[in-house]
Amino acid sequence: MFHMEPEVLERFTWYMREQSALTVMFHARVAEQMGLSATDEKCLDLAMRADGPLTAGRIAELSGLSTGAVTGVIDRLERAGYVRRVRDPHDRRKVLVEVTVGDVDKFGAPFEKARDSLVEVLGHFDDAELEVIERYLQLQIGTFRKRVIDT
Amino acid sequence: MFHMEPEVLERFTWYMREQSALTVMFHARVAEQMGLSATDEKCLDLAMRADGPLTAGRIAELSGLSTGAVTGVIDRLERAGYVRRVRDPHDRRKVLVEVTVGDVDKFGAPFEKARDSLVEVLGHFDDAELEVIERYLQLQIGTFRKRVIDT
DNA sequence: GGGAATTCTCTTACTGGCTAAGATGTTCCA
DNA sequence: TGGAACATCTTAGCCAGTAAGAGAATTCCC
Repeated sequence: MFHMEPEVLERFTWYMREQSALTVMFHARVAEQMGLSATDEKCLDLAMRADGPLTAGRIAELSGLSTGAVTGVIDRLERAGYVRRVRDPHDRRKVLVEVTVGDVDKFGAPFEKARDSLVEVLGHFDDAELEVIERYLQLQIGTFRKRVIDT
Repeated sequence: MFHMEPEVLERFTWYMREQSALTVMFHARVAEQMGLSATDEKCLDLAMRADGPLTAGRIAELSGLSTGAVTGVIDRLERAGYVRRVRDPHDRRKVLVEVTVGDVDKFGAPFEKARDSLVEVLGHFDDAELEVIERYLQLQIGTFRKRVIDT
């Protein structure tokens, strides 16, 4: 790895910080738009990004909430029509949380605006540059998850 | 602007989504590490990223909390030693919230790990590539703020 | 200049979500 | 089969949030 100028690192740190703050604001907007609390939206996002349906307990682990709190979260999400409780046929103690909305991106202005914003940004780069950016994003996500989150 | 392949957009959308979720987890880690609630950490972050000291009312606007809630937030942050209340000498109704910790990046493992992660990622790119990535980040932050947040 | 209206923060009463602990129902295994 | 382990739900109590209004300072306007 070659030498990294301190000013470069400082600038990129600022970008990360700014992105981070914008992300928090974005989540607040989405939650408000969907008529959910930040906690409920966060749990719904977890359930939607997962491969299969999550169990209530797994949502508690991932969200950091108690199992009791998750019961309330699922109650509210179910009442709002975003998810459905399904008992796991292989282990009837478990409750699987099935997301009943096809595609989240359909939900509300914030997602549409975010997609439009992404299209506009990507439009400023040619294929070779997009390749660099994509490699950066993949590396950034993988490295951050490994070194910061999964610890 | 040239044609954007749907698969490309889909992949980048996934990256955004993943970054977004990691960011939320990161904030939760930072808050836990600092002994603060998510709300308190969010407000402290607002105060730290601002140019000068913010007023209590401005924090309420930016955070979306009521002014009453912000009073409690500042109470807790002040008790924990992160900020200090200072009456604005030019308008003594106002309460300026001064951050008393020099540099946030000094706080706890999550920030250090995030910086290490960033250094590792950037190390995989040469100067020309970094220039592309930096231009992407600047555009992404500016466009997202303009089209998604400031509305 | 001075009284009224406005602005800013804090206080209060109340609501609602969170945790901890235990209850209920299910599965695993000796 | 019976008991231990497990997954979720329920309950009681607590704490942070909102809304409304009080108190203090400032600005407006005659």
